[in-house]
Amino acid sequence: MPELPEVETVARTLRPGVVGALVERTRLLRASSLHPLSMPLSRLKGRVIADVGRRGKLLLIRLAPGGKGGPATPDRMAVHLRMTGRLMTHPAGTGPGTHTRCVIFLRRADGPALLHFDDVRAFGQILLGNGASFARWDFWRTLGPEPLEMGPADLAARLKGGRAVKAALLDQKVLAGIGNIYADESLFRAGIHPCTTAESAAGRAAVLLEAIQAVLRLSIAQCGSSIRDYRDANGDAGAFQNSFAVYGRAGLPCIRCGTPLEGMRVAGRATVSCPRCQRQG
DNA sequence: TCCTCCCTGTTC
DNA sequence: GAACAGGGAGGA
Repeated sequence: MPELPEVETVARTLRPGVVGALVERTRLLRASSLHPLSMPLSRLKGRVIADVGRRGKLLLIRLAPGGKGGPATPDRMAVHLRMTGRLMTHPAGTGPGTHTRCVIFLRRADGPALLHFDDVRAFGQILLGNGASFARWDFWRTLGPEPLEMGPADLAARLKGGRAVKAALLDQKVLAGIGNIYADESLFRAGIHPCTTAESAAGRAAVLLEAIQAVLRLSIAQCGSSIRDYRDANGDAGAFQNSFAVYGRAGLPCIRCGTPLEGMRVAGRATVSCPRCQRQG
């Protein structure tokens, strides 16, 4: 499930194959894979891809200046991979797979190529737009800061209320890019129980942010985690799943103290923590 | 602040 | 053939 490290890896691996490429045409195979606020995908035609970046869990494809200009002209495309989305380039002539939702036909210096957006569970979405249209997108407008670029005082100020700290970490308005895996892994590393209230975890914001950043950096260095679906733009799996301390390890011994890890449900998500190493309150 | 829904493949 | 995985929207 692509969270920040996985999307970062996709951006890095996608870049060499698409930057500088001209979009010759597009084909949308599933209408619901286009976000309701999106411009028609056909407006990509004739545009050149300038760069590939990331904001939180969103992959951002930036377009070089061009087109007619004006409010109907896109300058960026956001892709939310959600659980099972994949972006991969393929040789020209490669047919769409069962779960291909969108095909972008590219013209590169070395000839034609395809960019496929595949998504088994069809939760992922593409949003083509520009600065003005993104400003009308609530999710974009309210997206919290990048965890690798924020400071502990900012995190402390954002941890408010009596909800579980894990719920706060999953809230993209608090900080952008953390999902179920990295929430659990960060809380274990920080020694904070997931059910601790956000306001009381605010007192340990420095430790928590350090844990979040360490976990994200370690995962990025290993090209993310592959549970089952995730692959980068080259089709390669990540390796960080081999370093999980708690995620998916309910009932197994804690790597630090040997106590069986506890599985529970927090914020509607499967949650694993160590009852001994992670203190509540 | 919490729950349900969306969606489909995998696992029990 | 049901339970489960889960991010975010929307409703209770």
